[in-house]
Amino acid sequence: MALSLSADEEDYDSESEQKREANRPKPKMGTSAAVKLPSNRSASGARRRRTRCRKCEACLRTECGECHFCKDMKKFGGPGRMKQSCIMRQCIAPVLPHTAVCVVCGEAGKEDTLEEEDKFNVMLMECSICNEIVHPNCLKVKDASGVVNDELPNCWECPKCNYAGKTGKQKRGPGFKYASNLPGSLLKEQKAVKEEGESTSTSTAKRKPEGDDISRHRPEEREPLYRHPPVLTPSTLPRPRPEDKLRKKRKLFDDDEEEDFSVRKKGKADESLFPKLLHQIKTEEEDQEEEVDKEDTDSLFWRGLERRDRLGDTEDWAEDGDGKDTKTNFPRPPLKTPVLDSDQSHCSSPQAGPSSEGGSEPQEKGPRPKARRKRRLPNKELSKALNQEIQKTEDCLANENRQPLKVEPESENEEPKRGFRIGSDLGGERPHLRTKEMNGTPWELRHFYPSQITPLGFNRSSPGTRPLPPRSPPKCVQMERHVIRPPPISPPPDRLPLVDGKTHAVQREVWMKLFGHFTHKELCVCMRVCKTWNRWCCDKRLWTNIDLNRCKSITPLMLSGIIRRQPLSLDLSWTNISKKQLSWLINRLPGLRVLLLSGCSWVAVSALCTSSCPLLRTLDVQWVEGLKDAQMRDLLSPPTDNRPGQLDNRCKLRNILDLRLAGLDITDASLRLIIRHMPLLSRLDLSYCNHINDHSVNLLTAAGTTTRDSLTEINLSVCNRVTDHSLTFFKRCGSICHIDLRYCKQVTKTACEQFIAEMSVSVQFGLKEDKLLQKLS
DNA sequence: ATCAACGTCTTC
DNA sequence: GAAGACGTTGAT
Repeated sequence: MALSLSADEEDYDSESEQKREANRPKPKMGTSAAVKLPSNRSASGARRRRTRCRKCEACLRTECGECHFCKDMKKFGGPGRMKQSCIMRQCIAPVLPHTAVCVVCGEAGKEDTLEEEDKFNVMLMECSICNEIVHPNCLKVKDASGVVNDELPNCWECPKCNYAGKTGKQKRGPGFKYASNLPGSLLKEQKAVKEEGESTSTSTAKRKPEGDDISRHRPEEREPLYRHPPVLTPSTLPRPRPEDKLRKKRKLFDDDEEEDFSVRKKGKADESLFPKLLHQIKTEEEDQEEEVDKEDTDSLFWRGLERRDRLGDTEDWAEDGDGKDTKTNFPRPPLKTPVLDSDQSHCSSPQAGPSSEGGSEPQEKGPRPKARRKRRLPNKELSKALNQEIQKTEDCLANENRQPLKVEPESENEEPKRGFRIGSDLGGERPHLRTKEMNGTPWELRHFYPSQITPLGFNRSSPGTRPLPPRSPPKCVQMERHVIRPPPISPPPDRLPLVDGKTHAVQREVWMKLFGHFTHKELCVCMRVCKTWNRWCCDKRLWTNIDLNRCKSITPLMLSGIIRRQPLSLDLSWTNISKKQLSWLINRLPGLRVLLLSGCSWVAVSALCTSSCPLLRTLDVQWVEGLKDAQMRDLLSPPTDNRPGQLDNRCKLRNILDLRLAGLDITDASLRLIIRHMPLLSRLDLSYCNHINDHSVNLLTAAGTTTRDSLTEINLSVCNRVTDHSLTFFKRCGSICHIDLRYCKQVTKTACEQFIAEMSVSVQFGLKEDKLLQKLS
């Protein structure tokens, strides 16, 4: 068996073998490890374990004392067996150990001695494939391209490996402990991908066009490394190809991705921004180019974001910014061709996702500008692997069945704070989407449905016509192939570098204040201006609320975009996020306060059962298909896995203040759990819950319950089993301010008026609408 | 020497 | 596949 291992596997296995030899001189037989043979390690160096950077936000935190790993620690009374870092302290950017030296010259990194420009060649770089740590300058193989991986500091695929055609999937790069050990780790997918390595060759043949296409760029790949590209003109820019995605990958660590909405919006926002300043910093494009040139495979993420218009009116800013004449001056992001435009629409197409992007694009649209090849040149193998993945994605999606859905006319959405939903602009933008739908039902129709039937204050539809939740995409769509690390450590310059070597007079924080007034869409434009702005605009203070509502495909790159922005509020409603994705997200968003998952599948939402989200205050699981009493029990029950040292019997959602359960088939059994496990619950939405009745209200308001005093708002609209009697129960609630009984057939206006009259002794209530009782302040 | 915890292997 | 265990590395 071991003998049949591919060469690809040998590299990987050799790594583990080496480890095993060190750690386990006499490994037990019979395991998978036992059959792996030591292999040719000619290309592999000894791995150096990475260590925490001590500077990132995570490193600066104190141990939470509550997470799985903390509880294991002896200091927290645990057995100390797991020996893992606190989840809240998982280093974002693990660094090479201080003792690491260049295998060529034997010296340590010398980046501190030089200016930014030259740093790269004298800093230690660790190859994620062969693990060799070298100064790029010390390498003899200089005519091949190294691919810098920004996921990790000082990490690249060295020119030797890159030139040799090794692929990232062969590696099990160092410094990935964080992701690989966490629940929902996507790193492990690397293994999976690796194991599929054998098929690469076959898919290579299948993907000949791409291979050929890529080979056309080989000469470019041999260009000297690290050369800055010239500024590109939009017309020269091809649409993203698979290898662009891989280049994208290197962006994951610090310098953020930029969005591509400017393509769709054709300069609407970008024309409006800072023409004068841009003149000054335009020369930074050289530097920025490597950040900005890549076609944005995160576009899906940004497409979702761009819907959110915090200013609500970009034109206002445009006027202030003298934007009318900036068109020619603005260092516009690379505009994409119409073909690319359609590619973007893959956002919600079955081909969505980074793995699939470009998959529908069989050929290069002409030679890629040389400059764009620069220093992160993907190799053929990477492209092949990617294409293979793309193909799988497409295959998976092709097999996905869609169910027909009744379509109703649109009505306005309920939450005014929300911008226009993505659904509103789908039809025009993604004409091809419909043609891609299986079984005749356009995907978006199913997903528009919920918002279209929102007569009341929450997303709702009439009982019995529950919208079908989106299905999770096939696993292959969701597979991350890279590690995402939480907020970027981007020690940004205090001031903006200018062309003449000087810096701009305005300090960073002033810029930040300015950026704070921008919409996410505008921020995305700013990110394309220059590297510095790219960093600044990724500041999580600017992204406290990320709305991907109805963004159909949640792709790995979108996930990484979310993680890096560490939002406090995340709206994933009516998306097809998978359990694994959600779990992965939650585990990396320790500060998340608001999570909106309405219309998602229970399978996805069940990620909450196993993930810790200690600060979550608002949870929206309206219209989650399959979420019933049993599932609520799973959701609300304390962890059952109480091993020694893990004695937390508290509900994972114990801090919820606002719970939205509209449209669920839950009964009093769930309410009892809620009462028991959510002592702080203040707002409860039970609208469209057909099993909710007077007894339910009685439970919620019974003596001894926490909800009796904590509830301030309750929504029972369209709960047809609720009668006038419930109103008498609400009189017991000390804090109740808002009782929504609209469309409750068995609730009369007379009873509401009587309630108001009787309550007037202590609290003044009024009828805001028919059967909508509200405290008058 | 001690502590923290990385990265891999084992177990469930 | 996820979670747990643990030898060893890296920092102090």
